[in-house]
Amino acid sequence: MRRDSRLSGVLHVLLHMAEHNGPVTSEVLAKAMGTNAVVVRRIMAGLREAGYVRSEKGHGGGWVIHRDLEKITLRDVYDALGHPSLLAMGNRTESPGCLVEQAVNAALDSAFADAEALLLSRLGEVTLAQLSADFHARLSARSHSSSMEISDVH
Amino acid sequence: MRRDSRLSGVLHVLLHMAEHNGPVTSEVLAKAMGTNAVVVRRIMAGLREAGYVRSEKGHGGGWVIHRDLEKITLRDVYDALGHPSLLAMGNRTESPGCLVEQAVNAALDSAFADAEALLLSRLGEVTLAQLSADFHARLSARSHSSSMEISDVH
DNA sequence: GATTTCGTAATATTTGAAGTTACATGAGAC
DNA sequence: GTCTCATGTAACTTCAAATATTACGAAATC
Repeated sequence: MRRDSRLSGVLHVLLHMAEHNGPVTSEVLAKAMGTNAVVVRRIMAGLREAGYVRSEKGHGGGWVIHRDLEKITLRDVYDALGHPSLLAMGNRTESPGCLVEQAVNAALDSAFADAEALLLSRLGEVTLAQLSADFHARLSARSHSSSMEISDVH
Repeated sequence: MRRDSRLSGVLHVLLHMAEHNGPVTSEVLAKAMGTNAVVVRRIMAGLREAGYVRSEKGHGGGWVIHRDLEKITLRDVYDALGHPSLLAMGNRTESPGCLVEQAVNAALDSAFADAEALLLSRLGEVTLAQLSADFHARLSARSHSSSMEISDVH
């Protein structure tokens, strides 16, 4: 199974938008993510419906964050993506007649559910504002450090 | 991404083996799982290397559990499968130069790591013996219940 | 009206699990 | 010994879901 990186991607995009005054086009965001503009629009569609961002057409158009960064948690963003499945593993048969498989499913489901709950709760504790603050801390650390740093900010 | 059901599958197979005296062939196990014998051999290969099961060729051959069920946890089985990835989500870029993406990755990685750790710890707490006991409890509950039950034991 | 930018459908590509086929190897049965 | 049963594996196909691309329509600005 290829790993779903939409959450990672959309967060990246949102933080870039937060650094930018005024609308940012899908094309620009796609470049930052190293992907296609259509992919950006697709993953942003859910956020628009949820009211976290707005999109404007035509000249000078693009995407704008439409809510306070402190009011958006990673969990909100995840939900806006349509809460894709978190776990890569699952049961072979969902409602088995076989009692052996029922016992196996019960044990696994319980563990899976707890792990999912923990993950969602963790995501709910982090806001975009915190991510943005972390970014600025990294930026500051880099610019104040010696010239040992190689990689570039973009 | 298709969901990985190897853990579910191999546990199912192990419990069926536990109910059976003497070796069980891949063919029989495959029937119980509704799959192919080669698939069974493939997922069992890791368990054999780990010493949890043994396989015997020729007439009367097949698979046998080779360790006390109380000494095998679901985590052990998971490890024997080669610890496949647990989470369906991941970072878009693993070692990004972009500081924005680094901040995103740091937050997500932390949440992901905790969820994985919890899941592994849960799996480590459950032994095959417990699963087997649960199965027998279900079996007993069914046979003592009224004839409302429809689904079949196999 | 021309250009820019989003909106979205249709299609292709990619990745890894799962399923299948084929054949070699080893262990009993006879 | 050889026949049959069973595992061991490689090679190949199928399948599902994310991702990427192409194409074209709709709205907003110049």
